[in-house]
Amino acid sequence: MTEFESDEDFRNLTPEIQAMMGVFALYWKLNEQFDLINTNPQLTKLESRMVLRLDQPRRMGVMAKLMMTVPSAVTAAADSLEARGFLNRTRDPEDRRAWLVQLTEAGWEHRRQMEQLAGQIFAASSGLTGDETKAFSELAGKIFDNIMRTGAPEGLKTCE
Amino acid sequence: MTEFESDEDFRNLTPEIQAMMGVFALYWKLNEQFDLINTNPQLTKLESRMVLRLDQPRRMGVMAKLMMTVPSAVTAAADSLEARGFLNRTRDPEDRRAWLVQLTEAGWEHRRQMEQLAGQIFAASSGLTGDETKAFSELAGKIFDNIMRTGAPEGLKTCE
DNA sequence: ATTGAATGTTTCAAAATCAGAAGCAATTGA
DNA sequence: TCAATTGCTTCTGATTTTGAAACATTCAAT
Repeated sequence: MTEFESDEDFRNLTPEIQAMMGVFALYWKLNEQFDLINTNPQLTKLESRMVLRLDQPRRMGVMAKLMMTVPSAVTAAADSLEARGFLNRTRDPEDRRAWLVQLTEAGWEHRRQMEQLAGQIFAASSGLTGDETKAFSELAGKIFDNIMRTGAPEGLKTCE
Repeated sequence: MTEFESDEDFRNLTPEIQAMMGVFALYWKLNEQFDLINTNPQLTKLESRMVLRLDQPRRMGVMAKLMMTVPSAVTAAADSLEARGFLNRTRDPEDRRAWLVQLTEAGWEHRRQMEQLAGQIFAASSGLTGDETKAFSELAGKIFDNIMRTGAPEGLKTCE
């Protein structure tokens, strides 16, 4: 038992708040770990997540939605990754207003490394067993889908 | 089905990355929702989390550890909450270098409201059923404990 | 008691991040 | 061909976060 009084500490909190605390903690831990492995090509958190998200070519606007951020932030991240030679932009032939962004070979190489490390990072950060990880990722997948479906500031109307 | 191609979209990703994506998405969604309900006393995200964490008096340093941030950030948050009359500081009798921070009655009242809303926010954001929420929060609790136990930039040494 | 090192917190200023408004280019529909 | 819309970018100001130095208290060793 460390300096941190872990167990009785959590008991006062409702399940939902426990879940939130866990999510907050894991969020920071994952970001921290990604920062550690990204010392070589020094990527920001957003850029790292963008690389992970580029398992296929995507439009800038779709990226913004997936990453839950503003288009201008995606522009900045893409600029930086493009300057490093990790991705390139081409006009979307279906709608030439839109940019289609995709990884270069160097980008793929980096993504493969990240993907491989991601498993280890998650395991180390979460401390879950294989089965627990599987259960957790299924629930996380549901949550992700729900958030993408319900979108931005909606969804709390039921609380008024 | 909305504009977002949710299902086949997720299948390319490993379970761990799926889990991460879910965590990232939930993190933002929760923050966003907390911002929405905190329009009245305009609290920052950190201040909101601090209120939730103050189910009992705690030292500043412990707060920093629990909230995974730097002591100076906790100082700022506590200053703001103190100015609003939500908490007060007293010297810790066990070690008079340390401040013991705790909610005032007004702080408790606000915390009760937040706690009540948190359940609704989590349900709306996650879209999980009651059972799923319970399972998720148990796993999240384990993760939180693990992160507190393993601490900051350790834990990835196994990857080198 | 007194000194020096360590610890808990605060202050302050620099740095990173983020959001939003305005602008540009391509598309759509009349 | 014109106005309205959409997708992205630029730019700027605001908010957040971070880190180094400072300050007060404690602790350990004399």
